[in-house]
Amino acid sequence: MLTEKELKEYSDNARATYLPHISIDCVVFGFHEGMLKVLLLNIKNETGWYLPGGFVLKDEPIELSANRILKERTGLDDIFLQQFHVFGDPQRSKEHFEMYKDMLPRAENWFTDRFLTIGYYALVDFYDAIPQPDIFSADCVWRDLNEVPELRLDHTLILKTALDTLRLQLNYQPIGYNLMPKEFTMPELQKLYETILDKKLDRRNFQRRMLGFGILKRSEKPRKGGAHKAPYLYSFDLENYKAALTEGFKGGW
Amino acid sequence: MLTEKELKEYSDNARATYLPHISIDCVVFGFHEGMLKVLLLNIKNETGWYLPGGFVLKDEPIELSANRILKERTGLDDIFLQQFHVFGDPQRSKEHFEMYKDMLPRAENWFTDRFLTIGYYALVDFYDAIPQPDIFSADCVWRDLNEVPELRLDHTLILKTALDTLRLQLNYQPIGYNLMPKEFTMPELQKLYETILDKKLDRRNFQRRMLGFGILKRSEKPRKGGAHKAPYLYSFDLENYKAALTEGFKGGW
DNA sequence: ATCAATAGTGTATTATTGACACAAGAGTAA
DNA sequence: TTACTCTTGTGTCAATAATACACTATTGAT
Repeated sequence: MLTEKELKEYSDNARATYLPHISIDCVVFGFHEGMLKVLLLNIKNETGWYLPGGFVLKDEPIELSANRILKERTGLDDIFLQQFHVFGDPQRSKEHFEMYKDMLPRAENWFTDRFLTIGYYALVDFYDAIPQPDIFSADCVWRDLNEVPELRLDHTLILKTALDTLRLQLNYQPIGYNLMPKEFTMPELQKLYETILDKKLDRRNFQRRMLGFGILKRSEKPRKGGAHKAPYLYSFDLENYKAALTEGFKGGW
Repeated sequence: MLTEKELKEYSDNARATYLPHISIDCVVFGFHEGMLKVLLLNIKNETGWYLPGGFVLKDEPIELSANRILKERTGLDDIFLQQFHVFGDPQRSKEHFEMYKDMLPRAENWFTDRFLTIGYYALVDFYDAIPQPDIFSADCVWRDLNEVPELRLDHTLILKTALDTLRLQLNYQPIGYNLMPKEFTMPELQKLYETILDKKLDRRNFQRRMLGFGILKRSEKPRKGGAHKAPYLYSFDLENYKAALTEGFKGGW
């Protein structure tokens, strides 16, 4: 929660800088040790967690806004971003309204305005991203999808909608490519699919089908060091991947 | 194009009534005589065509805005509406900016503001909708998809994006149900699928698959009056349809 | 009565999916 | 060094779904 002074300063600056009534919230997915992770923030002197978000500069394309916001949170450029929904319930920021309404008159107060928020999901390589809190937040951390608490505002809904979208777009967007590191094993990739789809897949059939798409290159060297049989390492054949996606991968999971 | 007086009146009223910088544009699809149709408007004293659109009341959920706008254009309540994309290029209304910038100072001039527009596609029963121009437009008409001219602003892009979305959602949204009249023949339904997918389908396999989904009820009486063998009439079994959609129809087209 | 156009139905072939079992490699512990 | 356990890699068979294709039936027009 902001102090009165911070609120005043932020509001004045925001009104001069950003489009009013419009915000962007990002669901940033990463994949680590077989788990889907989401980037969450908590605000100083507030309980509860938020998705990272921000506003649109008065003359900025919204795709750039989303990129800018995420660059600040992750240090990454050129993030894979996909717009998925606008949340437009007039009551969606009620919590902020209650929290800030007595600190500043409505006309000046940025946080008692109504905001439509544009939801983006982002896919990043977990190892490349370095979570960084913004000026108002104490922490910016990866949270396991299964351990995400109830979020503030409507951010739980936003997260859920992002996940549903991810599931539906699994055959049409380069989701594996953007979430996996450069090299990975087949079981790791399968884990990602299982996590997103929330169901078990048959190991052998998964491998057959994945290889059938012709989008994977097998590396010469297997992964070393594991306690068991060394799995092969794969990487995506980006050209084939993109070509295949324009058609969409046939069949469901 | 508005006169200076109209522009002034409209701007003053709009600023008092609507959220600034946000608009809604609707791609309204209908299906008639084997053709996909789109609802288009042309503005008095302007050449070129627009998609129907409008703005969001200051305290109105955006889904209601879209419904309200379409009720005015079609006379229909409870339209099937699906949000599909936000168009946020700062230059997207450049044409309006040029057209209106000298008529009123920017601070007052509603039509030289930047607008993010939320795209909705709507599916309506062609026979139920009665196209009605708004106060600024001379005509509101159905246009065959193949005969849509280049549209004003970025509306050609919006239409194209809506079509792509329709194609992708064919197995996940009740698209046939909302576009077809209560009763229809199998060849008519096939035509709809062929139009949306932009490819020919095999008559026999289409019928087998459609019936296999278990979402159609065959009426006792065939369609009378045709110049050839009378086809059976079908209607959707809404309950089964909805149940099937939660899973998505298996397989692609 | 014949023709042309459209609608309804069935079957054989092929491709895809799903279920399942065994062999191979890598560390571990006797 | 050997046996054991865990994990990965691969093959096969049966069921299912997709595809290609041909014939029959009905209607209005001539």
